[in-house]
Amino acid sequence: MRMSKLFFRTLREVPADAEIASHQLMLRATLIHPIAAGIFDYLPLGQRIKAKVERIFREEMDAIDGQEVTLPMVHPAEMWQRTGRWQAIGSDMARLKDAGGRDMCLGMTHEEIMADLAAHVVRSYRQLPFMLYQIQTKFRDERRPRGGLIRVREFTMKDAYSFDTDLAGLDAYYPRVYQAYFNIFHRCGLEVLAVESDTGMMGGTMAHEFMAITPVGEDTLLICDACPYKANRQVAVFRKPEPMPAAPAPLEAVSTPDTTTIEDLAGYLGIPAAATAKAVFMVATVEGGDAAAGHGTDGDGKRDLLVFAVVRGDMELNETKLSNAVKALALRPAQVEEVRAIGAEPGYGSPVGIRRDGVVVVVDDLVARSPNLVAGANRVGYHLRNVNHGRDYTADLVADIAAAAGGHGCPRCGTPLRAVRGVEVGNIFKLGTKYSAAMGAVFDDEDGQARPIVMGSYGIGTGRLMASVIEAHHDEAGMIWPISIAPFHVALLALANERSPEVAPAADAIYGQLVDAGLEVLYDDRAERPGVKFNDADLIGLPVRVTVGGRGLQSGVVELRIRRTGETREVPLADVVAGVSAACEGEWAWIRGLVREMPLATDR
RNA sequence: CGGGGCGUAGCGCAGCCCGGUUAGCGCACUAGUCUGGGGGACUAGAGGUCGGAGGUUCAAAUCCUCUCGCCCCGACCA
Repeated sequence: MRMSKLFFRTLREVPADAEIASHQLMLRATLIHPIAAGIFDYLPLGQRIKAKVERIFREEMDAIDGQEVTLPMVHPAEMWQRTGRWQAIGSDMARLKDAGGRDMCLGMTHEEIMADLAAHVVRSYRQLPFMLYQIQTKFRDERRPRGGLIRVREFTMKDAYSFDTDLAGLDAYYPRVYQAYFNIFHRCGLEVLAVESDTGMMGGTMAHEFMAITPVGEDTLLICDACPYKANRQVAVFRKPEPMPAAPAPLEAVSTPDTTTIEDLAGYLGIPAAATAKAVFMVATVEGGDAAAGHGTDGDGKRDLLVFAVVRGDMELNETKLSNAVKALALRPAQVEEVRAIGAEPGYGSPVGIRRDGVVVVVDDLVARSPNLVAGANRVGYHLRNVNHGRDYTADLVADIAAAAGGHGCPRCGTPLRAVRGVEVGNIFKLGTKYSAAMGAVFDDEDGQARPIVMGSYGIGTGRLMASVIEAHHDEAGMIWPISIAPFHVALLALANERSPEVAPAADAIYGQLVDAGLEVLYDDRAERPGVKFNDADLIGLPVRVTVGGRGLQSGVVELRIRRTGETREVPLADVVAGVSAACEGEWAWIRGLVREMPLATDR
């Protein structure tokens, strides 16, 4: 490709809207162009990277017996109504009506459509197992896109779905996907951590997230440096300190003016935050007949329930754990009026002496066994000393609902955990039969019995992966593309000018030789000054750079430079193809060195 | 959805508080001259519904109201 013909333009200045490196660099090199919040054009350079990433997707999916399909991105509402997600999903789903007034939506994911497809093709266990995948546009109308391609509304995802006769089949297939995913990321030059993730209300039995570790990540991970334990903060558990045993002391009210936060309270009383109990009020939407609710049902079988959560003062509530503990369909912070309605006082709340109808008190297991805590008195300006679970109040539910944080003890070995930020670049999920059952994807087994297909789903976001690679591989000057997904292999710079008329024909000849050797070459034949060409080459970040200039030609050499290592050397004209090929091979070898066996590890 | 910030040329910004000729600057762009291995210099150009609508005023980029959009923090998130 001659750069004089390439559809692109580099920007010297950083667009004001971009904060993170990948976003800035992609805009500066015109890989992408925004047309609305979280909606981007892919220009030729970006498109070439995307296409290479997707080629790797195809190779790895095919290698684990995947078959590529393409499903629509506009779906009839009926598909989503059958699994209940039409109602369950809020404004994230973009809905529209077709010309006939029928409800439609833009696909956020394709479980329903895949299960429906299977339902129409599969009749017998003899047709199972199989895996289908596609590389398709999704639309999720996020309230808040951010970080360039890290979090967008319209995006391309490779999503795969496996179909097995039983859980054993899924269990056997899942590790193959796990390895294929590592292969994909490693082949893209990206190191990731696989952590077990929340299966939540999806009812699945196992799920992993593949996280690229970067400070710009949206998720927090807790990692043990001494053992293999690592988990998303949503599900991370930790070794809680054993409270000092003490005989319960008499309950005692104490005046604590203007102490609505734990920090204020601990400071005022001169006690550690760990000696206090923190009340957090949430409202959960639950199934009406749920045991945890223990109350009557509404007409629609769902009801809102005030959840009174108590954790130790030095810890945070983990809403995911709480949500799972009360089997909530949804969870949100409570309004002040809702808190007062049960006789509690915001800022001075405690489970002692509140009304217990229509409320579930969930107490962290550590609080339940900690004696003589300071808690609120449900009265402005007062707290209670020596609050003891079992004596002064009783929980409806004692569970682990505290959020793990950096410094907490590893649940396996007790070593302090380290907190890092990560971007979720992929996930894999043992779905089970939720979607197949709803969509009628059943098969006849050996005994002629109809059974739902057991499904797994596996996704990777292409753009987010590209952005994560840039976050991992860039410097002050620009991007540093792994050769496997670089838009071109070689940047060929012709430093031609009127005093060196021999440069242009020499560079033309080298261009032809490199292309004939099977290399992808971006040939900077523009009438630009050397500095512009060098800077653009650094910004775009192709793995190997070849510079042809009047100076070198006088001694019969060109300059060869490796972007990743900075290694630079001169190569005789006659050896250019061999030298560039060897340099590219070195970059490929680096990629191959990243690919390795990643046995499935579980933390449970 | 809550909080904050910003919309002036393709990009980065000044001007707005305190209304008043023809709305400026840098980069990028066009033409020319010089220059010629890390974003060069000079000369001459072109490029604007000042996000939009309404209002106040003799006069609005500037003041008021409404509205749209974008970015950041938080909440949410298959």
